[in-house]
Amino acid sequence: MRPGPRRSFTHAEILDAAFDLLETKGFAAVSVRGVAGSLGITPTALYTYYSSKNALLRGMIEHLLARLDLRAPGGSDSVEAPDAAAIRRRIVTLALRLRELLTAHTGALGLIMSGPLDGPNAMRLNETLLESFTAAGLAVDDAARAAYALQVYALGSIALESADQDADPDAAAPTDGLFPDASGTALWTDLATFPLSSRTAHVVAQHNSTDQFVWGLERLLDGLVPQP
Amino acid sequence: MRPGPRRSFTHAEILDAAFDLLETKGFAAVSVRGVAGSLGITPTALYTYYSSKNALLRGMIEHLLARLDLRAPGGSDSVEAPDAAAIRRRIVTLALRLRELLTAHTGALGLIMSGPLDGPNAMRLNETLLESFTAAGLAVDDAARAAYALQVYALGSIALESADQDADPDAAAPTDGLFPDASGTALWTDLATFPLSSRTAHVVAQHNSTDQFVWGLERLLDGLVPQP
DNA sequence: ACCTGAACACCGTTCAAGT
DNA sequence: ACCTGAACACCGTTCAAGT
Repeated sequence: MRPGPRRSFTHAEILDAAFDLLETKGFAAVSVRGVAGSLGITPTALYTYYSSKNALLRGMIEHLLARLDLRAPGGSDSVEAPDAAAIRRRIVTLALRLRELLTAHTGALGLIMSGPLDGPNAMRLNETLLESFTAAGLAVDDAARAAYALQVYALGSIALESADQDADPDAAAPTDGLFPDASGTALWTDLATFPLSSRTAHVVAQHNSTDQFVWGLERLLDGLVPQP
Repeated sequence: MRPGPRRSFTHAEILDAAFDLLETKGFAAVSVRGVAGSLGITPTALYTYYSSKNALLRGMIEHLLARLDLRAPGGSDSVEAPDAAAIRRRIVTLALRLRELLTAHTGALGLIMSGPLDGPNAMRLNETLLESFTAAGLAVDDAARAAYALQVYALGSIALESADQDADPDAAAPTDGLFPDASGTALWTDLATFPLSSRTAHVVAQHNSTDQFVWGLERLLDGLVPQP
């Protein structure tokens, strides 16, 4: 085909197309060629909008975080000075919403890993967490560390969950001695070698659940927010 | 070249070659073709040892975790019943060693994301954490959740740090309005919109530090291990 | 300014064929 | 059993050229 008439896309249209690909065909399908193809343009034309694939991926994170509801849960009756329980509830709700948002899209975690979370919407989230932690009584520097720790926990949780879900048929291989001469100390025999791990296998099986996420989150908050 | 005489490699030799590539040329260089090439064989020959690239990556994680020192720090004088402080010190040391191990190798985080941590050496780590948490007085089910939460925190921390380090020249793009028509609610102006984030910018600048890692880890442990 | 077409230097994986 | 060579269906990115 020849150049034809000039077409033009907004960044939002391009990102929408990218998310369509992400949801229907997975993270691997979100390629420069793939996104360009679904828009009906050539891969090189996409470089007019995003200077690299990484820039496109970072745009997608922002697009996703723009949809994160940062409002406090429940009360349309906005209390001026919410109590400690309400603040805590807000943080937990925020973390759960972030988790939902990122686990709803297959491979969204791959987006997070593509670069730092420093876009405007990532900062909106950070600012909201800072507000909550200072409202909970933390000094501003401690609130910053707490907000970071909370994001670390939330993203780490999503990362491990998605890694677990990517279990492939090759999973059987490691059980029959992957490193016959690796270190000598690590001789894999069977589950009996790890008594505690076997006894808690039923707990491990639920690691991916929301309950496990909330449990750890609550313990982290126990440590972060000083108890009265 | 013709087939030539039969060459044979151990899994350890292949993984060593893969880690050489990882350290000298980065995660992208750890390709089936790349690893095979550094061994002097054809890409297809590598499929004799590992049935997929993912299986190779999972082998690398295990290779790495085999080098994780799980021993309690300090005491050659092994006390029979260590006190709470010693147990806590051991967990922190373990987390720091894990962090060192994974941050020492560029792109090691990419390995973690390639599949579930269910190899023998990953289980060795899990078992050690379970021992520590039960020794700290936790019921076995809670110990399992605690061990998982701790790994979530450690890996999440490493993930965010490596994402921050991958900052590229495209980072300037998002600051001048990436989504002019995305949602309408997210209008990016300047840092003044996020007063708390600006006030804590100096703390954020140290997010990558070991201090930040330990601070959050200590808070998590505050919540995980019941205080006397 | 926006787009095309061709090209460069790569990927993971499969398959028939050799020894 | 272990390996090669060719092939398939892809990648991200660059560049000269068109309108």
